[in-house]
Amino acid sequence: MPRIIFHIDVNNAFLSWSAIYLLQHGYKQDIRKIPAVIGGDESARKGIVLAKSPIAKKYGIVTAETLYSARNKCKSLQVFPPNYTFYKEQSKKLYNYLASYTPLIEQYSIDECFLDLTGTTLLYGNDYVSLAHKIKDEIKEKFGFTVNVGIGENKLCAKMASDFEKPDKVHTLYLNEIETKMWPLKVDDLFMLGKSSAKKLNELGIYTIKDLANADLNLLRRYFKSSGDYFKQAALGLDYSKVEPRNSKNKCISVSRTLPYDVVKKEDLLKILFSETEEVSFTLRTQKLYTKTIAVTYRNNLFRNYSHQITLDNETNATEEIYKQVKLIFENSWQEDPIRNIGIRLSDLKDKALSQLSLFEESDIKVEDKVEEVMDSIIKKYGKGSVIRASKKEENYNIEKR
DNA sequence: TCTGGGGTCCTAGGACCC
DNA sequence: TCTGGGGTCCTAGGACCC
Repeated sequence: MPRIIFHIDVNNAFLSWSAIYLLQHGYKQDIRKIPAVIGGDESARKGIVLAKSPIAKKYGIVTAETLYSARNKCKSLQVFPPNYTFYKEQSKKLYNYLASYTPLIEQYSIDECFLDLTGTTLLYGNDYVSLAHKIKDEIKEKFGFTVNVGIGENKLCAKMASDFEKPDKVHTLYLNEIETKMWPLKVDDLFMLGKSSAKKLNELGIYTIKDLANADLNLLRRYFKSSGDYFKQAALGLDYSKVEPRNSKNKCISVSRTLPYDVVKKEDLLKILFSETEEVSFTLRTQKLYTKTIAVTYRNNLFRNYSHQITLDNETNATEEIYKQVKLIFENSWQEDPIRNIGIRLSDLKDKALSQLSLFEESDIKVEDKVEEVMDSIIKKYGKGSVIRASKKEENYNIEKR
């Protein structure tokens, strides 16, 4: 029996949501209707385009380009800062609304969801296009922003379909429509096929998804290894992955920061790493997880990226223990080059810590656990910065502009 | 005033074991 | 002291997503 999958994608999510926020707070213009972008803070060296209005797009402005370059394309461009708190609220509202249609819902990102509606004929009938329109229109009416709905027999097709003409549209991409609707597209329009693979494919004379579907599998494997198999399958519209409700835990927890200026002083970098350790380990404990692999990642002034990691014998969720490793990793790897961005990633996450400790060590850990627990509850109640370890007080570090 | 942040997955290569 | 091969675990780096 064919499956029925919907992919719901908020049109211009950050820009639409900011437009709503601004209108609610007395702003006269709807920024969806002027040349506008949501962009990071240039004075903090985060000046890239996060989202663009349709008019800004007409000027050739693309996501992730620098605001400097975007302004060169459109002199009258207006730039607004992101409002992540509001975005998360909107995202949650949308998710809760969509979840009323089926428990088989997967939140793919802050502004995208997959719904598996297979076998819901008795509930909603079998006119899926009408159902999609109903969902789309209800969202517009209830929340004030528009979405695209893609309908397909698997996630890949639903996702590709929602990417067709925007905004405020419903599209289908059934398997018998692959040749007419998907094959004419360029290879980089295929989901999970990015710039770098597209470039290689073009060099092999493969330009459209049709070319890719007809390409020799052995050739693809030779150049792309296992991705070659994926490309071929995807070009044929095949995908067997399931809609996975996101009660499953994270595979990794990370934090990173671009610094307002390149930092070369080790003490400063360690202070930043400590404050980042507090953040990730707090998240870790909030999710009731323990980490076995700790990584420090950084980028230097020349944009070269580094990552160095260590795998522990026993998983942990204690700030002090994690920081001890972070410090070691950093001190043993850093070449004293100026650092632009620095972060921490915890992976190999487990539900429970193995207790392969001596009794003495274990009682020590328990005391530390209790301390973390109390501190976490205070942070949850009163916010970050409300509690500071006495031993680390002097290390509390704020990145300030020079 | 050039180039964000949080994720997932894959691969090559080295260490180590039998 | 001229040296195989299969398996596992780990690390660093990169591709790709929104």
